Amino acid sequence: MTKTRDSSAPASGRERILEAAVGRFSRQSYDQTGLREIAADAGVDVAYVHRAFGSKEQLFHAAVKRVMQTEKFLDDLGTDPARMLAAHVVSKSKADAGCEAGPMGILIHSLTSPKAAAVLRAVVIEDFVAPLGTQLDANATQRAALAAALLMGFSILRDVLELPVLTEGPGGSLERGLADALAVVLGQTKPEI
Amino acid sequence: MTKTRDSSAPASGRERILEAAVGRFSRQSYDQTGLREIAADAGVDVAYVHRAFGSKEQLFHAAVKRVMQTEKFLDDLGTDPARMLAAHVVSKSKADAGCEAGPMGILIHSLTSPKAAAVLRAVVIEDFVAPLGTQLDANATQRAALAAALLMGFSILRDVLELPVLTEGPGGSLERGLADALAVVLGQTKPEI
DNA sequence: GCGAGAGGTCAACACCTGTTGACTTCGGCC
DNA sequence: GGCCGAAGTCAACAGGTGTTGACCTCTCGC
Repeated sequence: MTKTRDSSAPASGRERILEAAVGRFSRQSYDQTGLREIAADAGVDVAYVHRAFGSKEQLFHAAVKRVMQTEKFLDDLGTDPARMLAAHVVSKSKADAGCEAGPMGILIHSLTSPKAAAVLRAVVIEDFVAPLGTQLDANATQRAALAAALLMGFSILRDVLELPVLTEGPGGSLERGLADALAVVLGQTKPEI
Repeated sequence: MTKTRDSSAPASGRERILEAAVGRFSRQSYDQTGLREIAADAGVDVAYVHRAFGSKEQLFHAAVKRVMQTEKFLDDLGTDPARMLAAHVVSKSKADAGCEAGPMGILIHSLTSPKAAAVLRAVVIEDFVAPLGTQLDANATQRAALAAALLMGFSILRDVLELPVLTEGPGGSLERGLADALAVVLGQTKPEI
């Protein structure tokens, strides 16, 4: 199998738990996900999950950190950030069948639980809005926040609520529309409309 | 007190439960909200909540329907839909201290719970995307969906994650930025940028 | 007056949750 | 060989959940 790590390493229990947690938290909410599910996915007893990570909240924190360090799609935005971001979100959310849903998945699914939101708020600010802001001009953080809003809303409507308009058909016009909106929000040169 | 109904009517128990449910579900998620909280808010025993509405899921459905029929901000979008929508979302989410958070509140807080999402998906399509689409031109539903995405993401970042950029300061430039982006998404005449 | 039924309460059930303490098993070090 | 700690398991606790059946209480129609 092509694991994300060394193919030879048998993936220690703690590591399997972390991977299982990332998978679950990317698809379900914090509240909705039970430690027993994660333990079962990892082929481990519940008690060991708790023993290895301290608490559910700490496990969630570790999972979020893992995803964020795995995917840093803000590193290479190139000359056309809007198009890059749009392309990334669109392509990423297409891989719903598999396992990895990217940072957006684990983010949008646990927005509502207060304990999870405490972690997520910090992550969104530190690992998304702030670094995106540094790549832009004046009013940077506000524009970055609006861009984040658009991307997050898009992800939610497509992956959580599964609006047919956003799930079916060739993503061409959809991606272009998203990119145009992002361009405006980010203050790039306006699209020709 | 200025209740939403007749000021003289003492608000029957069932009605108080419904109002309490709207309040709770607008601030917390479906999973996170217990029937005992709602019962306490309404000054009623838990058993009666269940007896009056059948189940938690049916109560949630009733609450969502109530909010949607109360607020139909899609009726009068006028000649500048983008600005109207932006103004509505911005002004509505400012009234967080009180009680009513509008449709967005009850929508974004329970996205993650499957039972709640079943109700919400139908509502978003029927009561938001579809009617908004009828007021637009070609590619209508797709544009409406993108607009919904922007508004929803904005609401989440502001009210759930409480990004400082979106909560503080005079809403002027913020609202203008949101309106510009909406204008592009909706296919109105482009802003002068 | 009196039965009936709506409006409402009480206590409990069955289930699921995160969490914990005691126990076992296994590999490496002296 | 024997110890020791890490890795892992087992069973159970304490608390919270939605839900249910039996019960009370008041008002209205006859």
